[in-house]
Amino acid sequence: MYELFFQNFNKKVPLTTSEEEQIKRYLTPKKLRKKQYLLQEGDVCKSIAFIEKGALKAYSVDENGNERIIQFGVEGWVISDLYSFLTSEPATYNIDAIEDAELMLISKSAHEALLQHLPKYETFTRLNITGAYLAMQRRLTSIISSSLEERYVNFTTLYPEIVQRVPQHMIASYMGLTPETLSRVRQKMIRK
Amino acid sequence: MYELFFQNFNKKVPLTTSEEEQIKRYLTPKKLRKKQYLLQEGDVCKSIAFIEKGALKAYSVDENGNERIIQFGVEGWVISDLYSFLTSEPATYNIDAIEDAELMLISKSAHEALLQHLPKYETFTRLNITGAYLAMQRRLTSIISSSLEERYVNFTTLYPEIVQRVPQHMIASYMGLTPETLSRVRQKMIRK
DNA sequence: TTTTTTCATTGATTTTTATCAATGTAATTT
DNA sequence: AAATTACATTGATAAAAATCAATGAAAAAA
Repeated sequence: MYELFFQNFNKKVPLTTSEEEQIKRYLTPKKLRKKQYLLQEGDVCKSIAFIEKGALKAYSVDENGNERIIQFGVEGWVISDLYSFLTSEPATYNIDAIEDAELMLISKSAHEALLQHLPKYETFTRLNITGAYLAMQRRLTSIISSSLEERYVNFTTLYPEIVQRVPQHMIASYMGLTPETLSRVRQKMIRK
Repeated sequence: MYELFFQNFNKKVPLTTSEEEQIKRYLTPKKLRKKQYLLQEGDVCKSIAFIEKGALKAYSVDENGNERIIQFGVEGWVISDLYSFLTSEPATYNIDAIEDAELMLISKSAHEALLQHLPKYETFTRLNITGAYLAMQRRLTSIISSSLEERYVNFTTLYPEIVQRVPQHMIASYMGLTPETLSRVRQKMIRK
């Protein structure tokens, strides 16, 4: 149940068994069915979710009811509305399950307690956020300086498992495109 | 000379005078003239720069010699190619001074030593990267889900000092637009 | 000061992408 | 099993943004 979380943690910051036990007491497992919300716009984000299994998406909904996907998450990733989590302001987007999912939740109080008492947890957090920052930097650079085709190839090589598991129109949304446009980009690529 | 850096640090993590002295030994001041490079594509990024004074930009250059601006930095901000800094791989972009600038550099060895020996520095680093992550998240969300006009208004309200100090075509580049398009967006706004 | 260079704007045109509409298929629900 | 819904594709058209070209003003360099 906790396997992936600690595998991940140990890869970044090696832990003793007793440290693992200590951290376990702060984790809350949670299962989500497909389409079930982890977080709804307007609610305060009460926890960070580490994904043990399944796939989730973070997204906002525009005036016309269209979803704009901000972030995907699969096994081994962390998902949350970090701004809402840190400030306790209402979330500006939704998070739900694309597939049935199993999560390890870290509540705000757990997060703060771990930061206070376990320096390795702060290091883990720092490395996680650094990784997330670098990933987002790549995504942003790709958006402002590459063609659609390059961006799509980029995405598929970086996240092949997501391409397999997630419907195309969600990837289009993630890229800031309409589904029609992405479909045409793909057609052009196939012809080559 | 170190005022802004420590003002910033203390706002995030309060320091004792002796801790300040300790940290000072790891900092290297540096001045840059306008147009001078802090980092050139292909070189390894050897330090993180805290900006005491002036303005800088991080950018890549495409096949046609056009600059794509990835990031601006002014007083109180940090600028670097974090990926290159952390991995010691060649930088994929350039950083130079838009205005004469004064920086506080933290070398890789200084960074690592401070992380090891001063927990408050790790906290400072964590908070910095978290702030940068949230700022980039805002920027990304704005790009994939807002109109050009909204994005420009967004930028001007968020970073009015940059609008004052930096030529428009650089802001266009930062937004992933041509200067002509930004000029037209502005015209439309003025007419209202 | 004079000369260059940088910069912002505007117009005409082309290219790119979104929108609207329709279709067939696959997946899900009843 | 039948009906409904979700999904990807394609075509026609509209809207948005890029490109090419020219101009004048401001800033920087000579």
